[in-house]
Order: sequence, then C-alpha cells, then structure tokens
Amino acid sequence: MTIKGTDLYYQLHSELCHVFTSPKRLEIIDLLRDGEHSVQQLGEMTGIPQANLSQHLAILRQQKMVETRRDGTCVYYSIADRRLVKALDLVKKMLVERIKVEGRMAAELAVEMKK
Amino acid sequence: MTIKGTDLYYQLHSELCHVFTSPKRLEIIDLLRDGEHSVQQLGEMTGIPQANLSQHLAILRQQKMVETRRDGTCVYYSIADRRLVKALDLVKKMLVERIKVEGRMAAELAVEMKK
DNA sequence: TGCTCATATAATAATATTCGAATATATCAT
DNA sequence: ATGATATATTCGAATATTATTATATGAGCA
Repeated sequence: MTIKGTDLYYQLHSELCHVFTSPKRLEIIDLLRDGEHSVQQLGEMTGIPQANLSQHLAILRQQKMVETRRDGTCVYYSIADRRLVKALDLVKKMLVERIKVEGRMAAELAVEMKK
Repeated sequence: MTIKGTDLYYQLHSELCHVFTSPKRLEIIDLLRDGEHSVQQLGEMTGIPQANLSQHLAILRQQKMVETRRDGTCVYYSIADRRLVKALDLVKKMLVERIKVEGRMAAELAVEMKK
C-alpha cells in the first residue's frame, strides 16, 4: 500500500506546490536562499506590507517550507529543506532557457519585418 | 542585465508553477511520465470529463510543459521537458518523507493516548 | 457534401486566493 | 503594569481559478 498515485496524494502535492504560485513568495524564498532573515529585513528588501508579508510567511510555514527562530522580538526565517531550492532552480532553468529562445525569436522576427 | 530577481521574472516563474497546483494536472503529468497518451486515453485513465481535461491540457500547452502530435483525429500528448518531471520528483520526495514522519508521529500519539 | 468521432473553446456559476485595514499577541525595557 | 517594537491573525472586498454545459473546429469516411 502506498499513497503515490492516489487522489489524496495529488491533492497534497498540489497544496505543496501552491507555495510556488505567488511572485511574492518566490521572491521571499529567493531571499532566504543564502541564509536566514528576520521578517523586518524581508519587509525592507521586498517592500511588501507587514500584514501581507506575514500572511505569505504563514503559508510557507504551513507547508513546512521554512523554519523560524525567535531572538527577542524578532523572528528569523530560513529554508527548511534545500530540495525546495533545488526544485525551484530546475524550473528557473527551464524558464530562463525559454526566455532566451523567445528573445532570439523576437529578434529574428524583428529582422524579418525590416525586410 | 539579467531577468533574474526582477518582478517580471517572479511573475513568469509563478505562472509556470501554476501548472503544478491542480491535482488533476499532476495526475496527467504523472500519466505522461512514461510516454505519450492520447486525450481519449487520458480521459479513460483519469475519469476527467472531456472538456475539463482539454482545459487542463491547454494550460500545460500554454506553459510549454507538453508537446502534441496529431495522428488522424487523435492528439497525442507527451512531456516536453524532462526537468519538469525531475522538479516534481523532488517535491514528491519531500512530500512522501513528510507523510512518513507524520504517520509515525500519529502512531506514537495513538500509543500515548492508550496509556 | 454530409456524418461521425476526437478535441478545443466559450460562457457561466461556484469556489478559492490575494490584499489591505484593523486588531491581537509576544517580547523587552522602563 | 505601561509603553514600544516586531510579528501574527481576522475579516471583507476584489480578483482569479475551477468545473460544467453548450457549442465549435477539424480530420476521416460514406
């Protein structure tokens, strides 16, 4: 008996991936990639309003994508599982490659249209 | 000049990841993992109604996650970029591991409560 | 051409997600 | 305890996503 391939599995998997479908959350993850940051620091770096930032961090927490450490009144966030970064990097590579190809196509099209 | 780290980049990245946030799309991707299938076959395997299936396939197409090949009236779908599968497998591993840990915790909790 | 099968698209209703404003909690210093 | 700072939560409105029904396209065949 395994959970793989069941409705419940796909449900949980999609809930996990839901974390990736907000530009703001991706930016937060990117900032945490090289080490922990406090909520305040993240706020300054991203410009996201406090409440909204806290909401996004709550989603990351719920999916156990980040860990927190309290120091006084500050809470420091960090990546909980490096595979998260690895998975995102794979998708990033696909994206960057596609943008390059499309950029090239756009350039070629521009040349064509001059003729 | 690079697109990485820009608002546009995170926007595009989140749109790509949007593909992963539907249990049905994850199931479709899983079925295509080992080779192409026609829309009809996918319909039979998943039980998803034709129109809805077609909509999900359209989203996968838009994000260039799948390729299509026409043979007569049938359209065969296949994975366009293997990194897609690789990225999903990383997330899957995280998920399976977590379920195992939580299952163990639930079992321990049950034992505790008997006492 | 007209018919049928396979697939795609459009429109709509139900549902889920996002963000901002207000409020609550937690820690520290006085 | 009171006040100040940092973070979290709740609620509601705007927006986006999903599934269903109906309709359209496109290929093959009589």
